Amino acid sequence: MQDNDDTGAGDGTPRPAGWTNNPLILKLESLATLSDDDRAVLERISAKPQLVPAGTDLIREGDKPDGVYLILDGIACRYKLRASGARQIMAYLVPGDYCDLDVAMLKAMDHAIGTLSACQVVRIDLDTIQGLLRDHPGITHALRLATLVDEATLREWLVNVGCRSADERIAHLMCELLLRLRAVGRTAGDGYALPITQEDLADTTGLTSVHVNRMLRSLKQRGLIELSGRQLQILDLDGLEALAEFKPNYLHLGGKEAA
Amino acid sequence: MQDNDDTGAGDGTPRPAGWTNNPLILKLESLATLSDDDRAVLERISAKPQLVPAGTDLIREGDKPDGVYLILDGIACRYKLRASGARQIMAYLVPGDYCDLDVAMLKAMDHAIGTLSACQVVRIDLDTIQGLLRDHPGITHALRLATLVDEATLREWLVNVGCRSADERIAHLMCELLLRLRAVGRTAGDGYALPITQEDLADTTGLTSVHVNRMLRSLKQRGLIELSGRQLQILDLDGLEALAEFKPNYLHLGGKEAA
DNA sequence: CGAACTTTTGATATCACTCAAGGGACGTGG
DNA sequence: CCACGTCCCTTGAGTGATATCAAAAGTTCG
Repeated sequence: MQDNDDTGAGDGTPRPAGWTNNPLILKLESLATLSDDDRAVLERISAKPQLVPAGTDLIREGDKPDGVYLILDGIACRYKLRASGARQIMAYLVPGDYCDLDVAMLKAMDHAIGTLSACQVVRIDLDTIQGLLRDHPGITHALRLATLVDEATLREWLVNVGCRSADERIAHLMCELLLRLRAVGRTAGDGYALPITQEDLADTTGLTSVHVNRMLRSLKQRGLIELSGRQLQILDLDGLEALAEFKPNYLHLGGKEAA
Repeated sequence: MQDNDDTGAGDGTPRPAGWTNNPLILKLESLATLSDDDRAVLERISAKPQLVPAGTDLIREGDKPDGVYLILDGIACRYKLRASGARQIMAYLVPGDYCDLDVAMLKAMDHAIGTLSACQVVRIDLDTIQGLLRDHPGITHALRLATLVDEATLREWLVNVGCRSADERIAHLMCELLLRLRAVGRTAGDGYALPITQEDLADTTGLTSVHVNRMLRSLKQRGLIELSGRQLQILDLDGLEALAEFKPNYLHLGGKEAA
């Protein structure tokens, strides 16, 4: 979908040995160390993704979860709907993210998972997962770490909605996504594709889409960002981070914050 | 601290065999089945609690976690502070709750844990935890389930702050606590001790303490609750649940919602 | 019985919401 | 290629929910 600036491979440039564009591998390697075998297994799992259009539910509230969905491209989300129709988005699933390794322990989903943009998705069935966890301790460890980071991210989102102002919330989200997407090689400098609507952003931050629109304009006017055609460019990362009071410690990135 | 109406044991009444007041055991049994041996181990672990005064940090942000704290009485919380001093409370730890089984996998805490009221707390060191997880699959399974419920609760809190009005947020929290405390035998009918300040409530719900105060008055005036001396009595549970649009599915209580 | 903390209340300010309408951008079908 | 529908973005005006500021009254506890 866009260039991966972290591996520095432009068109025609030969890839270093062991290079991968697989976001799951990149993500897990930002948290832990994988063996060649681990990597091979993960490559095999994500071999045949399926293209899912925007606005599709992968799992609905009340469903019995019967597998894990791994996002390879695009953005999906966890969300809940209120009776009024109000939607709260509780997490973004970006490339390399997956849903609910062991939610199969529970009888029914208490929330839904759906795509915000068109996504490349792999469905991994329970047996495969359990085999993976049984035979690959390195992967298991990395997946557990990733789950802890997901939880920490959820906590940070609560802080975001609970005690930041509208512009700070949006700025914080943008800073977080930059690091998360950079870890999986989906950034270009300080920019990335943000293939979601302002209404999605509103339901994420607990604002209205009208107010999100005004805050985006304000962020642009202050020279912090550029945003058009669903492509975000952060013009002043320091400024944006300062505004959002962004502290990336909760992402627990293992020292791969280069670039 | 107060009577346990679920086991129906008044003063002087003989307890049924196998009766326990241990909140961890009660909590885990609301999610899964434990063996006699499991129960005995858990009783032993929580044998010598320590009394911690209100407003004490158990773990601070930045600390390397080196053990697990189990709450046996009182209310503690996870929280983060902003530079401005604003505090966001991200979870309540009520009796039977513990912090971060496997957060020891991470290098540093990204948030703090502190007491809101005086608490009875047990600190369990890493070795003990690991032994427990190794030798007691039943407990391990129950603890994993409990972790999933913690996560689901966190998501529901995000919904609460993200898209409910002030009175709804408070009502929802009260409904949730009723079920959580009932599961560990800390309720009396539709009432329970709520030993926290209105400011704590404000930092939990993303409101100011002044506004929390007004909303509490409103809930009282509508005949939904009574609250004084840090004792909450829900007068109209159906009404409160309707106001909050409370759906307890996220707590994944295994059919123990009796009373 | 005084000090610190908490709750309560009033007056005012403001941030974000609501309602409403116009203006792209994009795709589809004639 | 144009016409049209749909979805999304943008902007304005007015409203409302919640915050802020300030002070008094109650509570707890040494």
